[in-house]
Formats: sequence, structure tokens, C-alpha cells
Amino acid sequence: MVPLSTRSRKNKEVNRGSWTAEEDQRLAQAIEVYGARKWKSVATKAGLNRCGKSCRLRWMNYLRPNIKRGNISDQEEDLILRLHKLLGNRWSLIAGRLPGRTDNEIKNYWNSHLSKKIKHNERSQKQNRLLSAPSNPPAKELSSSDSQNAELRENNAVSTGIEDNNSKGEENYFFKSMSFDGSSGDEFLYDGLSADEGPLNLMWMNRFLEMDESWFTLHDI
DNA sequence: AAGTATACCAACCGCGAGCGC
DNA sequence: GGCGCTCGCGGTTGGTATACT
Repeated sequence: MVPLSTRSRKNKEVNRGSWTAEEDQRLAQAIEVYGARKWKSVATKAGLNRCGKSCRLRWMNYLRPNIKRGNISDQEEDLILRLHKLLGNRWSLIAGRLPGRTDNEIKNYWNSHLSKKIKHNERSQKQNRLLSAPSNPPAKELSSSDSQNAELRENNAVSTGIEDNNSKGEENYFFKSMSFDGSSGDEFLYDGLSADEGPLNLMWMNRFLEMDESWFTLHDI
């Protein structure tokens, strides 16, 4: 995609920029033999004039099996929005909940689509508030955590169109007992699911996100 | 048709955590 | 404890594609 010569930078000894089909093939073959670890040595053994980091990135974001590309579905988008509300810019955690999607892809999708969408929603929300302001009852004073939670719920409802049942506002949701790191917790969520079962999985996740707060507490995210 | 602006996304960079020596 | 190495993460860059004027 990007000519090697144009992506400047420090190390002139190694290739930079777009990967060629041949490089991809070499990398995949090396990983088949040596495994997806020790990226520096994988790069060397594959005969690639690339740094280990670059090889890892290429594998993780492009060559890995079961990668889904393009066309983020409405369901996936909804899930990204909600997870982002809960987790912030922790793209790898969010990606971990979306089978076949990479953190880089979700980050790009967020920056190019969703962040704008949200800004637009917030703007029209403000306008609506201004228009209806005089008839509103005086707002109860909230602690900062209350207001954060309120904002979180409000944005969530606005951006996804799904109302959050958690109206108490003093507690946060939580996720931690099911880890997001692709280890044991993932088994709880995804064990036995193939990539084809993604939609089913997403439905499950959506229900999970709507669960009553009594199931979870947030403090140790 | 040509020039310019904007959107998209692959790839890079810097940083910090974890681990072994 | 200190050092070096590897890995993973999030932010950023910049080339290409597309839309707009």
C-alpha cells in the first residue's frame, strides 16, 4: 500500500511499509514452523528483512487465521459502542469480545466512524435539551461518580438506542471475573464457538451487557 | 477535467509490563 | 535490584481512494 521509500524513519537496514505477497507467505510459513512467538527470530528465520515487531503486527492484524475483514455489522457496532463506554480506549479488550476483529481494526473504525457518530449524537442531544429545558424539573445534584455513571448510561442509550436498566447510579458494571485477556475468561464467553457463530455470540454479549448490576461490581477493572 | 478536501486504514512509534539472567 | 530482551498496547502517521468544488 505504501511505497517503502516513503515511510522514512530511522532504521534503514530493515524493510518498511507495505508487505508484499511474498513476505506474507514467508512469514506464514515461518510461523507454521516456529510458532507465533519470538518474533525477532521468526523474522530472521523467515529471511525477512523486517523487525520482529512488524512481523507480529502483520500476523496479528492480517495473516492470522479467522480474521474477519471489512463490513462491521450493526450488531458489532452496537457492541463496540457499549464496550467503549465501559472500557474506554482499551481496544485489545474490546477486540477480544468481537471474534475475528483486531484491535487495530476496531480502533480505526472508532476513529473514522464511531467517534464522529457520537459527537453528532451529543450535539443533537444538547440541542434537544436546550429546546426542552424550561419544562424540565430541577436536576438533583450528583456526585462526580454519579454523574459519570449517568452520563455513561445516557450516552449508551442514545448511541445504541437501547435503554440501560441500571437506574440506581451508584455502582458500576463489572466484567473482571471474566478476564478479557483471551485466557480463561474467554473460554467462558467463547468456548467452542467458531467464527461462524459470531452473531449468536454477539447476541449473547448484548444480553450480558444488559444484565442487572447486582451480577457484577466494577472496582477491579 | 483538474485541483482540493476528506475518509479510510495499514503500518509505524514509543512506552510500559513481564520475564529471565 | 539491575539489565536486557520480548511482547503487547494505544496513539499517530501518511499513502491511497473517494467525494466534492
